[in-house]
Amino acid sequence: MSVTQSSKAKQRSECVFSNVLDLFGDKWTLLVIRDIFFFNKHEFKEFLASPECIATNILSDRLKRLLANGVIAEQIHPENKSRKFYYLTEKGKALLPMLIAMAKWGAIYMPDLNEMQKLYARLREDEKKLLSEVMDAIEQWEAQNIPKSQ
Amino acid sequence: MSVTQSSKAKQRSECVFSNVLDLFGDKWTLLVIRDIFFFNKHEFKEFLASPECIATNILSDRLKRLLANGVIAEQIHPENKSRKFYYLTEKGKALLPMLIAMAKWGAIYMPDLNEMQKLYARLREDEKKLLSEVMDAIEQWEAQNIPKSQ
DNA sequence: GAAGAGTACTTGCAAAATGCAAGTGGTTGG
DNA sequence: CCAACCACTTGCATTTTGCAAGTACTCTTC
Repeated sequence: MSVTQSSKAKQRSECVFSNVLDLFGDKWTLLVIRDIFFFNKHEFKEFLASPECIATNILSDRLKRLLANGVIAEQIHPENKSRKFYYLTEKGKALLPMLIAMAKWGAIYMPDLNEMQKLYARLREDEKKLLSEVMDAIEQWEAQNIPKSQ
Repeated sequence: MSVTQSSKAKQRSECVFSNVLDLFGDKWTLLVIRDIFFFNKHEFKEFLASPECIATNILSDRLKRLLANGVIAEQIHPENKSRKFYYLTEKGKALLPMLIAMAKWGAIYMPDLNEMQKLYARLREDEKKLLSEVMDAIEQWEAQNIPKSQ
């Protein structure tokens, strides 16, 4: 039990923003969510391979928190018991608009557009289409990997 | 010079999300932004009075970072040189959709709806109207308090 | 014009979170 | 059975936070 802050340990106030930040207000949590949404990553080692180089203990902690809060779910890899899949629950999938809003702001106001040009272009071109394409990709992965997607 | 992370000190990667999180990925920064948008707060002591009880050193640091990154601007209080106004720049005002997305998610998935019911109601009722009302309030404050709003 | 209150901070120190390197225990392929 | 892989855990140094106290400046009141 090393989850930095358990499910609803201490909330700083009853404000939505403060509560959302209690869950996602750090430099790593949303990067994991990004990896699932936009890079179709689902395993521990895949998250580790992201360019930000998250440490294994931090990743482990964040996955636990997200699991404990029902944002993601896990499943043993069907082909290998020592591997796991992590995937978004409905609660987690509902975060996409937030990520899109972040990306839109960043695309305009952050100086460095080198990476992710494709995302920006798709964002500018047709946001709703991007949104549905990302969700389609997620659901397609689920159909192939999660036995009974409830 | 105690700003935790200067303007573009070290970026973890060239990903938008990672860059946005380098700026806003903590438990306090967006609460200051929330206070300006939704509670019409503009002074140090007003931010301190929020229910989350931010410490003075943290607040001071966050204001510096936001200033350094052009998200907010400051101005000496016209009636008292020892007071300051902090207000959103265009860059800062553009954060509203992100906050709205956070609030929408929280309104649905966070268990504690006690506070901020009004915001949720307005969000459900007519999001665009809420958005423009918040922006109107901000601009009205500026018209009254910022001499030449450029 | 000195005293007191208010404002926006800074400082110092303890506690917590993070970053890094190394290790652990189970699983699988050969 | 052994080496490689995988998802972690552990230990420890560094960084960030939280808290209490202090400081410098301004304005108000006598």
